[in-house]
Amino acid sequence: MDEKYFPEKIEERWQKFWEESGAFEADADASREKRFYCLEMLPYPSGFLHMGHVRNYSIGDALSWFRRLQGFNVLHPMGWDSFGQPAEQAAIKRGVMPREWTEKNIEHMRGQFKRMGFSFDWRREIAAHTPEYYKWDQWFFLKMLERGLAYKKVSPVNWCPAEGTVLSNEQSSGGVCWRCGAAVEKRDIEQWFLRITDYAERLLEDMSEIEGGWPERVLTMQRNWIGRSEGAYIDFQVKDTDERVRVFTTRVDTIYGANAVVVAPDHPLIEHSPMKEDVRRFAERVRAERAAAREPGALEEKEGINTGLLAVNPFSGELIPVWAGNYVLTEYGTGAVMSVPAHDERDFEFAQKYSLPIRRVIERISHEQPPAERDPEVEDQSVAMSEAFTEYGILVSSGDWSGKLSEDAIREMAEFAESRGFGERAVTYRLRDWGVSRQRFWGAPIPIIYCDACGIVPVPEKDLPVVLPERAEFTGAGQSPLAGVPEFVNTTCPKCNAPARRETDTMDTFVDSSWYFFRYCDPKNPDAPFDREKAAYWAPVDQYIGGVEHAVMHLLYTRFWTKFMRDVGLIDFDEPVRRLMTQGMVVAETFYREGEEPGSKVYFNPSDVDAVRDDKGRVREATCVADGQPVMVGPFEKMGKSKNNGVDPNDMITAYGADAARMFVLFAAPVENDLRWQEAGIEGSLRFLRRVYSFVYRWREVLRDVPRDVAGEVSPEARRLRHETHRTIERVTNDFEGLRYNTAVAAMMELLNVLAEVEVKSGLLDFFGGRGARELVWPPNLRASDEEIRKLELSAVRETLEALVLMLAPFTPHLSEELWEALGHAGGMLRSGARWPAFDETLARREQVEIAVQVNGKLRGRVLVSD
RNA sequence: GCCGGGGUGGCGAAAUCGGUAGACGCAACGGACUUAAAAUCCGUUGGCCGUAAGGCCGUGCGGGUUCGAGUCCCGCCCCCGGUACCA
Repeated sequence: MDEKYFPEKIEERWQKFWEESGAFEADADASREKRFYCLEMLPYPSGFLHMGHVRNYSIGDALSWFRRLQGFNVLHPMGWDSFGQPAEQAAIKRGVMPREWTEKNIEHMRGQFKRMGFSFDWRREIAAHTPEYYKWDQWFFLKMLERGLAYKKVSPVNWCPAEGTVLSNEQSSGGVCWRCGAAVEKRDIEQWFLRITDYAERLLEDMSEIEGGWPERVLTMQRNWIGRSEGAYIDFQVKDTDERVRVFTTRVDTIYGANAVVVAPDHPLIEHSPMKEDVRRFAERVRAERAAAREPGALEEKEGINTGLLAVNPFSGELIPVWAGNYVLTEYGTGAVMSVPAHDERDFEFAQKYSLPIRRVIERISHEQPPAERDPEVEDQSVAMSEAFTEYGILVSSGDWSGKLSEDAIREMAEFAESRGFGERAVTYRLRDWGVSRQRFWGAPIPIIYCDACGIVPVPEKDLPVVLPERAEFTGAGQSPLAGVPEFVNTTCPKCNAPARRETDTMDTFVDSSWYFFRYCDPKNPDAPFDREKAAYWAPVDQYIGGVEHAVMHLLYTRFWTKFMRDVGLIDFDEPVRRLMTQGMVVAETFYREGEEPGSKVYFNPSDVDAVRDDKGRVREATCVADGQPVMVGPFEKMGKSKNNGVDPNDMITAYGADAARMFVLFAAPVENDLRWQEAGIEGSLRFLRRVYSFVYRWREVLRDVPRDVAGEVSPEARRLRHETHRTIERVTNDFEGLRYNTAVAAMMELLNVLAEVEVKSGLLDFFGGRGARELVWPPNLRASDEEIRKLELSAVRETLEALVLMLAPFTPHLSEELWEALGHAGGMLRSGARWPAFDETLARREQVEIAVQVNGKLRGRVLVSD
């Protein structure tokens, strides 16, 4: 053992040891009931790790170690979300094939992960872009097709007319093509969809199973995303036609106040309008405005046009006009609404603009007087009402329904409509089916063949996987590169053997990540996505850790996929993840210069920038290291490639060691908070580790022969040390359960401070030559009686140091291994059966005294005071 | 607008059950050691008044409950995230 702490040397040594001894390899073992599946969201192999990754995987790694030390059989795997657009862009820009680019990145990042010393079971590594993996994406797709859950329909994509290519939402932000700047158009093409809407109800219901384990805000976001709303369909007969127009409403109770039916501009009913041509022009304009809208949030003014049609209110028999309006969405409900301006803000605004009559049919419930009946024929509240009354209340001017409460009327009127055949109770969702087609090369090919004679033919299971070709032309323009590879496209029909064409769309990468953690349970299985028994042992995931940006899409798709897997009998539970932790982003300063294109920016990596800071740490001036020219200081942004503000963990490892870097990112802030990256604080973590190291170094010889527990009296200092040690164990253990790593670290720092104090006060340090002595050796001339006394003290010191080393292991595994060995345990912590320290209840408890509080001689309460 | 989460020193933060507000760390300042620097160690560090002992104020703002409120209740202000005409 060196006198000084040399992180790199220690880290290299133990990483080698772990690898050779297979320390983190875990297998399903029915005899080990205590098992734990710890999972972090798998990374996209962009090329380099940054501190954001370090944080994410440090959180999970700490928990994995904690559970291992508690005797759990821990599955902690790692893999790559290796399909996706950046690989294709690299191909376009640099001509390097996506697979080559991706695999080079993976190799580099795997090396970085290993240098961080994360305790992954690397035998289980998976990558989405390997045929062994995406074969099962395709297999699942076929299973969904079999069950009618995969289907094809026409749906719009973003289209760049200049390059003749499909763009993602991101690539067409601002309504222009990100490469050539041409105005983006919508184009309708046939695409594959998965019927996630069939699972909407279960996705909502099963939330009760994970409540408490998932952050409330994630559950809320999912609930809103699914957007269940209960109401009724009501059919309005259209005058002089055989058509009925069906509307969806959550407020049937307001139907006597309907002044119009408003349909979406492209509603089929328009066909019957005498003003067909005008309405069409209106629809065309609305579509163009939508496409040009820069921000999705920008609300247009409500506009509409009278179609000239009249509809019959089935409740009142009244004739009301049919309008087309830009605020009615084709995709939601039935694409038609009844307009009740008195009780709906949007309808109110619309009615104001076009001077449509406003009729109030709901009154606030009043206890003083019954609501006044208004004359339905003449009542117009256009002036009286300054805004819509959207609350529930009591019905007025509503025929036989007047006097009823909204709650009751909503139910009863829907039932009435149902019994008379002009409507039904209904539930609608905001959730849309999941479009999985991508007009891209770098994804799992959709296993479908088109035959002129047989139509759409699924690829037979025995022919899976449909393998991506090695090479293709990547121009960034025109059709998908896959469509330009004849060897891929041309095939024969599995049914009739005639020449046929393959589907050239690939799958959304969310498909890959919807079930990958099941594959980890059985990563090499050639015959099934995974073995039932193995998955039953490990899954569901006990703790999942990742960014909140995946709160909706990924986590919803994953829940959907899990339910589907249950339906096909692969597993027997509904929810994939018991506990979810959404960690905050690591953000860092950005530095840039104006680029050549107007508005474009060239970003500099912080390591290439010299920054002059004020005393508050803000950058006052920055210059580029390479050319000495000034650079602009941008805002703090999420670390990543796009802003080039990623801090390379390799630099941190070189300067401070992986252990200090890992501990610092966990100590600096609660894991759910965003973390502003600044290197300054990491020094403090290193200082702490150095102190721990030098304590063990100083005491190691002496402590080897000292038992951990000694009965009998001890000095006040030793008693205090034992008390503090057990109190700390209790605190740290609880903090780990709640992933409160920052306070866990703080508690251990406090314990070390106590130890330092005790060392001085007890005279122990003096015994070895006093404060400042750097190399302490047990004196050979020590008398026996002294030794007895010292053992009493030292047993407490030993217990404290061992507990500290063990509790630090999840943060600083390399250092802990080294110190554990120095304290006389051979063979590595996990092999030698090191266990998380148990706290002694009586030692950990503080004595509490109840004090009566008296005011003017009267007892006013009691207070518990700790010693 | 709606939904969710927040607002505590110069900074990151702590206070898990209503009970000493600011643990732990960073930065800063002072000291020891050193030819010097680094490293290390010791000390000070919410604000105001005071030589001191000590006192007063202090958890976004205004009220309330309570012997006691950062914590509970009511009303506001501000920030962050999600969402966007969902009928």
